[in-house]
Amino acid sequence: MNVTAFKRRKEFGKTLASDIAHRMRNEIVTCRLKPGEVLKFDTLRLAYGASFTTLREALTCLAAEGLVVAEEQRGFKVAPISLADLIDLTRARILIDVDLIRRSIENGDDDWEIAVISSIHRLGIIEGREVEDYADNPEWKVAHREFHESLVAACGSPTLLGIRQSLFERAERYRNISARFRPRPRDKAGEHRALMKAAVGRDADRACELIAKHIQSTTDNVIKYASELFSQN
Amino acid sequence: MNVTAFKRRKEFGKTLASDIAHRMRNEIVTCRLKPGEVLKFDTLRLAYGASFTTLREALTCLAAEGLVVAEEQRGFKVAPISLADLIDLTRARILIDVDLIRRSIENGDDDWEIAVISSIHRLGIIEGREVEDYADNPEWKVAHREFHESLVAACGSPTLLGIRQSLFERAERYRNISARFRPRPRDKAGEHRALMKAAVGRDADRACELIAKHIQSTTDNVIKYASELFSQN
DNA sequence: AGCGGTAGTATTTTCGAAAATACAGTTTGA
DNA sequence: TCAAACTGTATTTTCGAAAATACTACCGCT
Repeated sequence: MNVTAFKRRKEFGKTLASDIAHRMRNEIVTCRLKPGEVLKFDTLRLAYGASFTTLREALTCLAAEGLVVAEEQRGFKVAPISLADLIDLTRARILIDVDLIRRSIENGDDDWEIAVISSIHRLGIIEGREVEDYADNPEWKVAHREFHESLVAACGSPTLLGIRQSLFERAERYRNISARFRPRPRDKAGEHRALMKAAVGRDADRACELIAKHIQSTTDNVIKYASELFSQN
Repeated sequence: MNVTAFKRRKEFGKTLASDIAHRMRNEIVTCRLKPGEVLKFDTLRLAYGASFTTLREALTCLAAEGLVVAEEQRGFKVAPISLADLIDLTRARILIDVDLIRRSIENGDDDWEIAVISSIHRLGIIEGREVEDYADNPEWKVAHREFHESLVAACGSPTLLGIRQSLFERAERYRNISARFRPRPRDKAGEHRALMKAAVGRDADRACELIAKHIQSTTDNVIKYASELFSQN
C-alpha cells in the first residue's frame, strides 16, 4: 500500500482543482457563498485546504461558467445576481432550449424516447415519496436536471448542449430563490408530464411552447415575489 | 524608476496569464498551433517563457472557450477541427446571431446606427487599400469582427454576446481555411453592405435572412473545397 | 479643511521544486 | 507465445514561498 494513505479524497473528477470547482459550484448555486461575496485566497485556502494555484484554477473554471467574476489584479468574487441578469439569462435559455428540443424531437430515436420516459418516471418517484415541497431535495434536483437534459439529448449539437448546461447551472440560484419565495408550489409535475407527452408525441411546436413557458414562469415568479432581493441594483 | 526594469512586457491584459492566453489564442486560430496538437508544458514553457502555473491558467481559459481541450491527468491539446464541428458551430452561430441582430434592430438608437455605419466605413477603407485578397490582413480581421459586433451591439443581452464572441473566435480557424481554399473571393463587401442597409433600415427580417446566409456560406465553401482536410474524422 | 503624494499592509500573481500520475519497455510466469 | 505485473521515465498536478500589484491610512502642503 502507498505511504501517502492520507492523501485527499477526490469525490468528483480526477484532479483536485476540478473537485474544488465542483464543491464551490455547489456552494454558489445554493447561495452558501453569497452573490457578490469577495473570494480571498487566504480564506478559501483555509476552507478548502488547497494551495493558491489549485484554487486559482478552480476559480478560472467557474469564471468561464459565469458563476464567479474575475477582475484582473483584484481577485475574484461570486457573480452578483440581479433582475437584469435573470431576465437576460432566461431569454438566452429559452432561445437555446426551444431550438434544441425541436431538433431533438426531429432526430430522436426509440432509445431517446425511452430515456425521456424513464427520466420523468424517476422524477415522479421522488416527488411521490416526499410529502412536503420536494424542490429542496438534492436528489430531486439531479433528477430534474436529468429530465430536462433528456429532452434535448438527441439534438446533435455538442456546442449548444455545453452552453445550455452552463446556463442551466447559472439559473439554479434563481430557481432556489423562486422556490423559497413563491406563495405555493407550482404544478411543476404537470408541466413536466405535458412536456414529456409533447416530446414523445413528436409535437415539436407544442413542446417548444411548453418549454418556453416553463422556463419563463420561474422568472415571472421571482419578479413577482422576490424582486426586492435585488435592491442593490 | 523601478529596479525590475526588465520585467515582462504585457501586451494585452493586465496579468501574464491573460497575455499568454491571448497569444495562444492567436496561434491557434491561425493554425500555427495545429488542430489536435498536444500541448506539453515543457515545450510551452520554452516557447512562452512562463511557469507551469501561469500556462495552466491560460490553457484553462482557452479550454473554456473551446479552443483547447483538457483531458484530466493527461494534459491539453489544441481542439481538433472536423466537418461535424464546423456544421455544429455554424448552426449555433446562426441561431444566436439571428436572434441578437433582430433584438439589436429593435433596441438600437441613433448612436447604434452611427456605430454600424462607421464600422463598415472603416472596413471599406481597408478593403480599398489592398489590391489583392484582404482576408489575410490582420487589420481587416479586426475591422471585420468589429463590424459584426456593431450589428448586434444593441441587443441588450450580455450573456448571449459573450457566447457569440466565443463562437466567433472558434469559427476563425474555419474562416481562414475557407479563405485559403476558395477558388475566388466571395463578394463579402457586398454582403456586408447589404447587412448594414437592412440594419439601419430597420428591416429585421431581411437582416436575419442575410446574416444567416452570410455565416452559412463560409461553411458551404469549406465543405465544397476543403472537406478532404478533415479526413482524419 | 481638502488634496496629493507616500509609506506600509493586504492581496493577488508568478515561480520552480516536489509529489502524483500516466506511459512505455521489460521481465516473469503460465 | 501471450498476458499480467513491474520498473523506470515522461508528464501533469500541486504546493508554499517570493515577487508584483492594489489598497489604506497617514502625513505634509496649499
